[in-house]
Amino acid sequence: MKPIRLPCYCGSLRQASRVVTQLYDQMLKPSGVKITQFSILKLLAACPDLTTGGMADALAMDSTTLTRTLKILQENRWIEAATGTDRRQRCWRITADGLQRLQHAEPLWEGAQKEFTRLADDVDLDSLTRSVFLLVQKVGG
Amino acid sequence: MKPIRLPCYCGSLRQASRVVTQLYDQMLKPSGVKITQFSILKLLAACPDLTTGGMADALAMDSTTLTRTLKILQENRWIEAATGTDRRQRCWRITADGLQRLQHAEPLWEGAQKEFTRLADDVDLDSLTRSVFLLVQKVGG
DNA sequence: CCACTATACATGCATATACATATATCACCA
DNA sequence: TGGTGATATATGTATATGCATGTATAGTGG
Repeated sequence: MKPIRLPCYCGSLRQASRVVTQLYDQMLKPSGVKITQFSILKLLAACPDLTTGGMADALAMDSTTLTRTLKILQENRWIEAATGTDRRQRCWRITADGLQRLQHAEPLWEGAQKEFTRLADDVDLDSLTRSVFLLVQKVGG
Repeated sequence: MKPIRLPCYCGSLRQASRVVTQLYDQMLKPSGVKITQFSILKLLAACPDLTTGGMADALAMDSTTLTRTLKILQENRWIEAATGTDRRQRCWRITADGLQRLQHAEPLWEGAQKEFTRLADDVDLDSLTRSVFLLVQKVGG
């Protein structure tokens, strides 16, 4: 049987999120990072010393979800935490190991982006990403 | 900080999936069903005797994921399984309890749909859902 | 009927998700 | 300065997700 088009906006987005995540995770597999972890590493490489809450806002993730994922990355020694002036905060940085891992994953991610655009060649991706980001801004928070 | 627009198609979809799921789950909360469970109950109410694999295809879910969720619904006595002529298959039906639960959730889901369209009033939702379903068809499988 | 392969579902493991709640720290004010 | 409410993060619990693998049954060629 084929996938059905659900009337539910949420269900439709979840369907798409699942199949697209599977594509990306499969293509990232040789690097040993999953797409969620890749997003975090990439963000930290660009913005060092982001806090847990800052990252949660940027990625539209619940901070309790992010806490668990950061713990995994920390155990892998891909990121490390420092305490800021506000001692409640944890300021995160990517480590040398994490950067190496990210650099290994980067071309695989680009391959996934390319494969995604190939598979979705009859979709207006500019319009789609604009709409999707609007949803994140308007529905989130 | 505000959410950032990610260059990653997958990350963007996951951001949207998260915030929209939170909206729907919050509005469904009085019914005691989550949006994933709601989708399954609604599908089974419309299509009795669907198998695990048939549902997985329809919902674009991995069948091993679906197995766990079906188990929860079965333990709640909202659905029940029968064995078909092919004794490997499990044919699922919604129970009277499940139907009642679904009917309780239905108006809450409609409220979530309405609230979603209100929040996303400057998004072309027809175009968005068309694109999103195309992704499910083209990227999935 | 008997291997052999394919299919349907389940299980082990790891990660992702978030609500309710707990804890530590900060900011402010009396 | 000490109390009080707010904020940043962590933890308990439950569900969601999917890959690798296992098990039972079906189908097929001899």
